[in-house]
Amino acid sequence: MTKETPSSSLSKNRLRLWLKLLKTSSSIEAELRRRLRDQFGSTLPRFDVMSALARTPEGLKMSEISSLLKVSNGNVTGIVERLVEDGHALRLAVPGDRRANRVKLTAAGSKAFAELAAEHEGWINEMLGEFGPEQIETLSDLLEAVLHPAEKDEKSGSAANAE
Amino acid sequence: MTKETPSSSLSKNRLRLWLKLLKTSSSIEAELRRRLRDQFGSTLPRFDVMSALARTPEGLKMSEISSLLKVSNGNVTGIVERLVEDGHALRLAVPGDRRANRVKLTAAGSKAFAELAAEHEGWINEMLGEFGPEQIETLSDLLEAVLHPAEKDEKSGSAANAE
DNA sequence: AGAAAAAACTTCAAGCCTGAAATTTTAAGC
DNA sequence: GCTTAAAATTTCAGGCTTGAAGTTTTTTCT
Repeated sequence: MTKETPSSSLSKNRLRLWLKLLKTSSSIEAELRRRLRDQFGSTLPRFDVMSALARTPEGLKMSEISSLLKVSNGNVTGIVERLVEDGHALRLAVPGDRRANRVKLTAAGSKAFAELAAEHEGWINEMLGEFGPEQIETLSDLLEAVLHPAEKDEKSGSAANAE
Repeated sequence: MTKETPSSSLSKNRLRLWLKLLKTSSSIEAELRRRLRDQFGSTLPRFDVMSALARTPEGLKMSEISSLLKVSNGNVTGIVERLVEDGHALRLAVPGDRRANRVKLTAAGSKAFAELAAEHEGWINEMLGEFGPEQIETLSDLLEAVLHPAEKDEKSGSAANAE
């Protein structure tokens, strides 16, 4: 029955861990944004939407995009709007439901995305170039544990609240 | 002299790793934003600025805040503006330099931040509750390797481009 | 069928964020 | 001392993001 001790050094170390996780993720993200902007005049959100659309050639409804990407509906409206302006996407009527739209990449959009995606993968490989298969697995498993914590084991109190 | 093979499965796995890292970080961040908003009517950027100010009771110049937090000057202008409106911060003239401002937390701001910070640490501990000292260290070291890659060893090609 | 609820979107206000272009003030070079 | 460069900020346009509120269309339930 070891109660949590929020100000223990374990607690502080978890906080530091979170800060490092955030910093790592943010720095890669910033670099990706920079390159998308400088080399392609594009953005990460646009890339994400195009990526979702590229995986589904028949197109996606607005609401499908927002639930896949876990962003708000209103947000998708704006991003798709700009994608359409750029000629990278188009909206089709959904037969039998006049509320909905099916959004698809245009040929130009598909082509542009293919180039972007290839570069993107290269960038990531460059940034994570040090990581071999074992490290990838270890890191991936640890992140998975953060994302989906296993059931709390009430019995085995870790007894690790070293001050 | 093993050249990078961008489309190898190692490359794809690095890409998946990045996606998972991003997802993990984003989901924690989203949860923090939600709680800051719902429980305190505040935001992460405000919290970050207050956190920087709390560590420096004598105050910080605008440019010091932006370089500490790695955000643009213009961005800090707006955040501090709102902090001042809320009575959480105030701006002082810097003697001898009429260009600069020294930003400080008010007493109310310090008090508010102390409460926020305590809650914040508790939230992180809750979200990373599974992680013991060894896991924290392992994860931290791996993230450190992403953040600050060691010198590329030209000699020992990892030969790990398993397709 | 007619009313009410739900679904698919869009619009909007507010805040965050950036890079570029001012502004004001200080420091440097001649 | 004067001119120029540098520094500290602010302003601005453009884009992202959310949650709330509003619109239109479809479904559900009597």
